[in-house]
Amino acid sequence: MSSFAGRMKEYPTVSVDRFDRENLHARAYFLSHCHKDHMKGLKGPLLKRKLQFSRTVRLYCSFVTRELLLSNSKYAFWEDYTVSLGRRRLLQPAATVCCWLQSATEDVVVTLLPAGHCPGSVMFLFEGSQGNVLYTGDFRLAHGDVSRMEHLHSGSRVKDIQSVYLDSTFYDPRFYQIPTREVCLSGISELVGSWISQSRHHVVWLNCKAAYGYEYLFTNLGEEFSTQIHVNSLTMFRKMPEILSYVTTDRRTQIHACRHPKDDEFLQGNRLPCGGSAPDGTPLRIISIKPSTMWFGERTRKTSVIIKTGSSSYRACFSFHSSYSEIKDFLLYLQPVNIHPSVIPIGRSLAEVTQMLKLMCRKQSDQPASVYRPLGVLKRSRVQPPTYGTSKPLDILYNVNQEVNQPPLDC
DNA sequence: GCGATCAGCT
DNA sequence: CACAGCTGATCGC
Repeated sequence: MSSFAGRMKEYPTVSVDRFDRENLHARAYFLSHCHKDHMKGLKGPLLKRKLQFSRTVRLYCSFVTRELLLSNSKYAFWEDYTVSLGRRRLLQPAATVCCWLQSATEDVVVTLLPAGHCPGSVMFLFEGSQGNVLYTGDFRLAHGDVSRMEHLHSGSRVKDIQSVYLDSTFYDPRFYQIPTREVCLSGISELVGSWISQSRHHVVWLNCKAAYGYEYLFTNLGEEFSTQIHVNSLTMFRKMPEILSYVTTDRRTQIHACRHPKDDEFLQGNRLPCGGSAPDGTPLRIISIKPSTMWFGERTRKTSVIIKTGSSSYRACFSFHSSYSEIKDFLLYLQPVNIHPSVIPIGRSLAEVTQMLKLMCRKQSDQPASVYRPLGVLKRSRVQPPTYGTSKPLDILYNVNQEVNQPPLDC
């Protein structure tokens, strides 16, 4: 859970992912993704009043995050005060008074980069007089992904990053490796396929938590098995055809991700949380699959990404956050001057994490031009457009969607 | 009656 | 295998 207080040292007049307390005075707001622990204060009456009196204060986020936000009635009042950004946007003082530094306004260029955490999730790159600052929000990026992000480069070189505000959820050697998205997905596919192919009464219940981030599972399984996944509601995906085509409120499907407050009891009674049953009265054969984070040490042998936990229940590896080695790869590539953790892993202290992160920072004697690069990344210094394996739906869900979005405003 | 916070649960 | 968020109790305004 994020404990970031909302403000960055370099650009203290903007607030990111926090909207209470001192953040009530911000001149611009940013939301990296639509998870509640990054939305504290966002439905506050004080903030609402401030907006109604201001012509310039706005909330900036991706198109998908804006849609998810507005689909929740508690946040619908943001309709007139939100701006969904393309990949780059110049925040001009005349329009937004984004930054107020040393008695003068200045322009800050904000770039949205895909974060791979949930639909609409982005990282924000702020470029202005106080240096380049990368706020990661929450992210799941694989090894090498950062080296392929065009906007983190200038020509063939990585930009000089002053500070990174980091999703350090798994920044602990204990979480050294987490199987890749592709490996997890194929393990789940295999299990689902082997079950639902047995008969039309064999169904799978995906025991997903109440949060965005499982959608790529639905789209990939839907695609692979030419079906749709039963969910409680479709309204939040109204303007996201690439998700909408793989989910349904029709209970007559073999893959479910529906929920009920007492879904445990339903399962004990061999019923789905939606109450669905076969039309001819034949009892359903249900298995449950619970996506959970699984991790492995640096040298521990990886075991299966699927674990059987009962006669008809399984856990399947799934992570919204980058592993320790993925975070290390990310930081060693960027070599920022400073790193600020936004999460303290369970059982660690702020001092410990800060100390460990210092090892990932650029040495003060190093010039940005002669930054140390670990051997493992030398071979991918060539800048390429972002790609995320071969999984097309993943690309659509986890990139800032430029087609559906406002046209990008390049500066 | 509303919001903030916490325990408990998953 | 520890993320994200719900429900319900309690407290204060």
